[in-house]
Amino acid sequence: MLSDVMEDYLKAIYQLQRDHDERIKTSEIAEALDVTSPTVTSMLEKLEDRGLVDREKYRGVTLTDEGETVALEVVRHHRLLEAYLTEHLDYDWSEVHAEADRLEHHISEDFEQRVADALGQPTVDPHGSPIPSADLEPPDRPNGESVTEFSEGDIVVVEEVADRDPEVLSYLADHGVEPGVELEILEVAPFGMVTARSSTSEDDVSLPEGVAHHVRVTSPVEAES
Amino acid sequence: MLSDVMEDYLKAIYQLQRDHDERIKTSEIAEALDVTSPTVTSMLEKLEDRGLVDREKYRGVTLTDEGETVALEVVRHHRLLEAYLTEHLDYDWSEVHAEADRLEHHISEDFEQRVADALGQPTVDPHGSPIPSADLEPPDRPNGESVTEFSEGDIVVVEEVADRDPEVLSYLADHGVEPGVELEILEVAPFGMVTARSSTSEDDVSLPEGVAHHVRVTSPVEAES
DNA sequence: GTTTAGGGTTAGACGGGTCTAAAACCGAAT
DNA sequence: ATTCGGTTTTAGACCCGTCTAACCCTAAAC
Repeated sequence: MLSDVMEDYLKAIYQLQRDHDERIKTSEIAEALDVTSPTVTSMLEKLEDRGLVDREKYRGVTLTDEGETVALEVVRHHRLLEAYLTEHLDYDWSEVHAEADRLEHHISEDFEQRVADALGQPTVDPHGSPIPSADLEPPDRPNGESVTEFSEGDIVVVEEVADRDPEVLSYLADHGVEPGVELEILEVAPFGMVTARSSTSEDDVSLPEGVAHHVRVTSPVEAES
Repeated sequence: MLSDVMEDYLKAIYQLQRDHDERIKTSEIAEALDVTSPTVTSMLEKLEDRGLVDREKYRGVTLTDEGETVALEVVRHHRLLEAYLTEHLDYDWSEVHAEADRLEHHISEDFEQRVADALGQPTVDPHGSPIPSADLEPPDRPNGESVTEFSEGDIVVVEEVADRDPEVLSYLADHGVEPGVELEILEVAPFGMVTARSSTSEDDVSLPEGVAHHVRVTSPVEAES
């Protein structure tokens, strides 16, 4: 019923919406999907016709409930696949994203369920990102907050590393930045770069702003919220 | 580089070519892909431009070597997926075809290899159909011959059940017609229907011509060829 | 050797998804 | 209040894969 491409747009909007909680601008979507703005505009018209987004001309879009459900379905597929590939097909967490992106639109409900069963109904993927539940109810706010919110001396535990770039992920893994590990914040530079030391690595790691932004952590003291 | 649809055409031509060894007609492809003939004609022009088929106007097409290689790749994907789904995700052999059809165009080389490894480099899929090898060399003639070639009293062993319809496959499984089992031919009706009894079932099975045609068997005496 | 039935091909249209170029709009700065 | 910069949308084009309608070819029948 919906094309792959439409699903991609909805997923992109959903993920942008997670970050900053405002209407999503055409140019952001264009950027995210590597497409020009006129292309986005025309796609948004179609999504609006189908009742999947609320659009206000010149002011961006938000997902309707229906649109969000579709997005959640796609994200669920994506993250289940990521989990399955690392768990059962020996993929490294850094490699998994591209493959899941290819497959996420082409699996049946049946397949989704069997994969979820094989994994024991997991709730997070290998990057620590929450897997939407099978009922596709919008999940609560994401775990933790960006590591950039903390400051020198803080001890935090990594919840999620949401970067997509395999190079970056390999680098992070090499320096002990993975979900579950403890990090001591050594420095937060004014231009946003975070330097830290992982409990599982000797060396310090420096995370330029763009990378640090994708590393979500919690403070171990107030871990239960 | 090649679209999914092009791959589908090449796969269809390949499989039609396996059956009867002549040029493949437009209408056969149209039938196989559930598409009209003009659509096929225009697609064949594109495939010809890309050097994937040899076309003679009004006389059908054959695959070029390059076209055959592409088809083999797709078939390899398809059959590896079928094998993996039954082996590791608890699918029944009757359900597996549709899912593999969806996924076959969207898996990476890497994924293909990991699946093949996980299965121990299998050479046949759950229906007994040969899986093209990783080097994509054209395989030898298929195993066995159609059960319709045999006659009353013959004992044969099922090599391959190449039907795609889940209903038919379930029916066959229920009556003990699966790769590896022995069949006694009870009757071959003039209109092509074959009646047989499986060594693993009490009841007789009758296979209408269309179905029987997809059941390939070997005679156990001359099993090694 | 003509005719003719039937399948194949051309012609032209359409929707999807994309682009570039040009016009329209918003909002901030003067 | 006006202008200006930057973003968004409109306009128009293109390719893909598909369709229907009309035309054409082949091969078999006479």
